Amino acid sequence: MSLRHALLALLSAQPMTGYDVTKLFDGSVGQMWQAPHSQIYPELRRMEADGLVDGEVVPRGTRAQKRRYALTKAGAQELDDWLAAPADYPPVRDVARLHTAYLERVGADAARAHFRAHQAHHERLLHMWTAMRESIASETNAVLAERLRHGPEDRRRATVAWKVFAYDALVGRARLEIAWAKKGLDLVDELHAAS
Amino acid sequence: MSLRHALLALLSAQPMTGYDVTKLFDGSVGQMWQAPHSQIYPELRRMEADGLVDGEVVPRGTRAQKRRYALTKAGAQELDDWLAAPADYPPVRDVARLHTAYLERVGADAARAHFRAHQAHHERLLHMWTAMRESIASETNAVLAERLRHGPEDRRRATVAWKVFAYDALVGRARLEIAWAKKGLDLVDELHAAS
DNA sequence: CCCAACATGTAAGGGGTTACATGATTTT
DNA sequence: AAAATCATGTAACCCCTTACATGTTGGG
Repeated sequence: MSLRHALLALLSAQPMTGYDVTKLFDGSVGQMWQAPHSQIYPELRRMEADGLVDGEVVPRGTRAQKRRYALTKAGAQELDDWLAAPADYPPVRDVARLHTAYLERVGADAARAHFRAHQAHHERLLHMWTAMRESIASETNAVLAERLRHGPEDRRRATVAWKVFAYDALVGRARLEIAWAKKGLDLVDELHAAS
Repeated sequence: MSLRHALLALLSAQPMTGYDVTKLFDGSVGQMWQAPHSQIYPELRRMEADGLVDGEVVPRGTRAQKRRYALTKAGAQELDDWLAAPADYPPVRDVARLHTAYLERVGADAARAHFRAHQAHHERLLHMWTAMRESIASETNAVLAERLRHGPEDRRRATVAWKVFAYDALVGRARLEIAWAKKGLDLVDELHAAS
């Protein structure tokens, strides 16, 4: 149940509406955790029922309203408990590798298309993650800035450092995948030249 | 729906029972795709109903029976269609990185435990993947050997090469994760020495 | 004879995807 | 006035996890 913890983590920066969270999830932050709004709104309601967040109705324009959620003490505690516990790793299910392992069944063109798509996919991720890493390292990221303003002064350095370090892993992985895809293209040539 | 394609891929080596597949999934091969037997047996039944596999009842001992599934032409075609189509990449949901990004909230001990667990987890994967890679490269792997005996002679080299190359990616990733976890341990020291 | 391995199921519940649905507000 | 964005839901369906459940066979 990690959607819940991703939401708690985001809301620990500042109170937000479901819409705000949705935007962040398919924007910058979302390159670490993604979820559609159809999952977010009900989950926030459940979290409110469980006392982890406080929903406050806020006016919007003249007639309309929106619901802004703030972390409660219990919510902060739940986040800390989750962070203190060992992470459980999901089972391996690697579609790209499953695909690659059986490429002898397809022609050279399809094999090349496979690796070009793999490279393009991870280049997209690399750009997003790099941009995110930079906006955090330079403290220009809006959510981070808000977090730093409300958070304790003595944790300021670690708050930035851990987020940068997390994105470093993602950036490193993207680079590795891109290099691997390039080697894959070479291997297609080699295997199809031989025959 | 990739469990189905993982099953088709495995069965393309040789006919197998649900039990065989289950063993492979939590043994060697399973380090690329994992699923419990409660998911495998019903899926094989559905695939049979869809004409992708042929279930044959085989005697086992004196009284008991087992059901061995073989790929049909339609099943092989479905596998080839899936391989020819571009892979669709699942949304990013990285629990370990989500965890890491908020480590400023926990103490030095919990942070160290987090990275030690990360390192241990990926060392386990590294060992399994390395062993698997070697057993394929040396053609001592049982499933691969069977596949090579039944498959066309001219694809022999590619059959081995693509599987080795797929495991190369997994091995490379595990190494990267281990190196990253070690850097994480250093960063814990650095951040907690400063305060 | 007992135990490990072989062999195959069912079922409840959780989490995620996709599609359907609606309305207010702000910008052009 | 139209279009984009803000804002929030519901519901069907699929996939996966966990737990319950049962019986046979082969080796020590």
